[in-house]
Amino acid sequence: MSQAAIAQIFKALGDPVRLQIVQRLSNGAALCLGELSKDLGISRQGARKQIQALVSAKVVQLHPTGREVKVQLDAATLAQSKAFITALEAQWDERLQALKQFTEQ
Amino acid sequence: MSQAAIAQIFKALGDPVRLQIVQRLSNGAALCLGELSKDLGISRQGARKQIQALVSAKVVQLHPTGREVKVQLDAATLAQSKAFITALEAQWDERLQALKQFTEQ
DNA sequence: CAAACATGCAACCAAACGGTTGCATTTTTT
DNA sequence: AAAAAATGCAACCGTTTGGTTGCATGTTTG
Repeated sequence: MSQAAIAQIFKALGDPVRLQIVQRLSNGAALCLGELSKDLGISRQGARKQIQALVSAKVVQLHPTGREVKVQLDAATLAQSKAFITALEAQWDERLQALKQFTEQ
Repeated sequence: MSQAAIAQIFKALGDPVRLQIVQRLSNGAALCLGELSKDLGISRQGARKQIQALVSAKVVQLHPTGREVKVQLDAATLAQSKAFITALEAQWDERLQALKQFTEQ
């Protein structure tokens, strides 16, 4: 996992509209583009652009079926972003631990 | 934790330069602005802007001491972003579980 | 076949972003 | 007191972003 790829995932999650889309997808079944575009306060094409950003970051996958396109969360990508933060925290804790040992000497 | 605040955290992490800064801070002790600005491939003032973005998102805290300013990771904010992803995954898994039960009937 | 539906494509626009340069200010060091 | 170090502030600039509108295309449904 390159630094750039991780950054792209976070960037994709770093917008209220896209975050709402992701949350809605985690709540229930895979939704098609039209359904997902509702209640976001922006136009269908506007929503489509945001969804495309999620696709580019692989946060979400598209599955065209007939005249509609289903949108599905990519659990693996979410897991990677979580793993990144976990790794940061691990280094952080390690350092705090070392600092504690040093001050206790 | 508002949706907007979470989005701001992810947005702050969604840039290669800022991600590198965060990583460097997790590796070792708190660094001052000047040190942090080195080896990023951009000017000091450019780096300063990126650090300010991290401050606004509360990913990082500033501690002025004399003529220099120390930069420190905010572990609590990182924990919140991780918690958000964990919650997403939980809902996701719950749904998969429900789906499995349904198909097994 | 015609109407309705779900989507795609492209041009356009204001605002935000990522970066620069130049200069002023405060704190150390010598 | 003078030089050096660390930072702040502000203007500027090209590119990206987040959104719009208008219209074309493929797919169901009646």
